Amino acid sequence: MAPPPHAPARRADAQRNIDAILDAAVESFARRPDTTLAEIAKAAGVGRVTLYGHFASRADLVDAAMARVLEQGDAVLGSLELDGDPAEVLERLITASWRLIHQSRSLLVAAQKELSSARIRDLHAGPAARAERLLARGQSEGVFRSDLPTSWLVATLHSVLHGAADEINAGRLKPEDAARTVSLTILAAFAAR
Amino acid sequence: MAPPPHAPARRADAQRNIDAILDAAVESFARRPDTTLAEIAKAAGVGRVTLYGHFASRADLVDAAMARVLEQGDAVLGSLELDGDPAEVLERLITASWRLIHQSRSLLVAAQKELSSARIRDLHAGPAARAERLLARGQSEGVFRSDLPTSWLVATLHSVLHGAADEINAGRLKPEDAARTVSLTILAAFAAR
DNA sequence: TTGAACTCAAACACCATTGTTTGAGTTATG
DNA sequence: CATAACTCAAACAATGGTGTTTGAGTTCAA
Repeated sequence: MAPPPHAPARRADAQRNIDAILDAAVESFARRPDTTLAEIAKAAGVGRVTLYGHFASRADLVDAAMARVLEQGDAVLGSLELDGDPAEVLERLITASWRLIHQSRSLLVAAQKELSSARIRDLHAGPAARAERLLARGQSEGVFRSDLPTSWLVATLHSVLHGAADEINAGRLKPEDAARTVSLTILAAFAAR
Repeated sequence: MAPPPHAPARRADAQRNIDAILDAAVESFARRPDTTLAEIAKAAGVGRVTLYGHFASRADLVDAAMARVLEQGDAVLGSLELDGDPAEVLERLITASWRLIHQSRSLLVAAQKELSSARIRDLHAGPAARAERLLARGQSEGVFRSDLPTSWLVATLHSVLHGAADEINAGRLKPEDAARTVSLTILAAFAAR
């Protein structure tokens, strides 16, 4: 939602509403992937017409919400120190990113319905590349196993993180145990023999 | 779809159509969790009205399709020899059940939208109990790690199997490699230190 | 062979959601 | 303060799916 260069400046109240809508969208989608735009507008304290004034369609809004979440996520991951023992770094990466995934996995479901898979891949490019780089380095340093492709390790990390979110929703896993549990599982699965 | 006791016998053509509808439903949902009933009827070579004649609502059909798939799955799992080294048994269980999961994971998505989570849990009870028993035995025999709850191991197995299906869909994993890849990952993750 | 069970296409009512229009009111900004 | 930007409720059209009814035809089963 950065203003395009040389565009007429947006008014402050409009920008505030756009932010409120995006916040509400992220929160509403987190609860239910098939939320209606009416609900989002209401949650944002804004009329439905105003929402359509800023986002031309449902897909547009999903795209913008997704972009915002992934942008924030990438910022969090970017603040991590990626040098040092890959196993330790991975543990920190899991801890840092797990809550992010927990909060936005329903948004991903909505995105899968509304956006092309190419678009979703593009939106994920930043965070995915960070994880992939770390795992590949761990493999080349002999810390992580090399009998499985790096892409599979990325996928496994992804799956287990999402699985942890499901377990919390099912009441079988305490949120404060999640990062530790995932780490114990993933580190054992990835360790070189 | 077993005829209730003392009900007037169902005619053979009706039973054939019911089977065709269920087959088509399983197959259609596998492609798209939000398939329409019209598509399913068409795929079954049957009129939409006929479908409604046998299944009162969309939820009814999803429930029946889900029950059929899980019943078949439970039968497959039931034919496995569950005694012996837990690690070897787990490997066989993964191989036996993975294609099943691959084929019906979109159906599960449909079920999550249409059925209560309690109902879904009940439908899964059979297969889930088999996996849980095996994992618990492995833990008590010291073959599998005991620093994580059995329910988490079940969840992890579930997540990774579904992740493999996603990887195949994304073209990054060859179907014939799936069972082996999942086994290598899971056995490392579950092994006692 | 006869009646009940079953099938079907067509047409229907229904409902929720998306996206648009209008026209009057409000608020930021120069 | 004047103007353009913005907001809003209400009402609208369009869409697409669900579930029902009808009435005529077909197929099973005794």
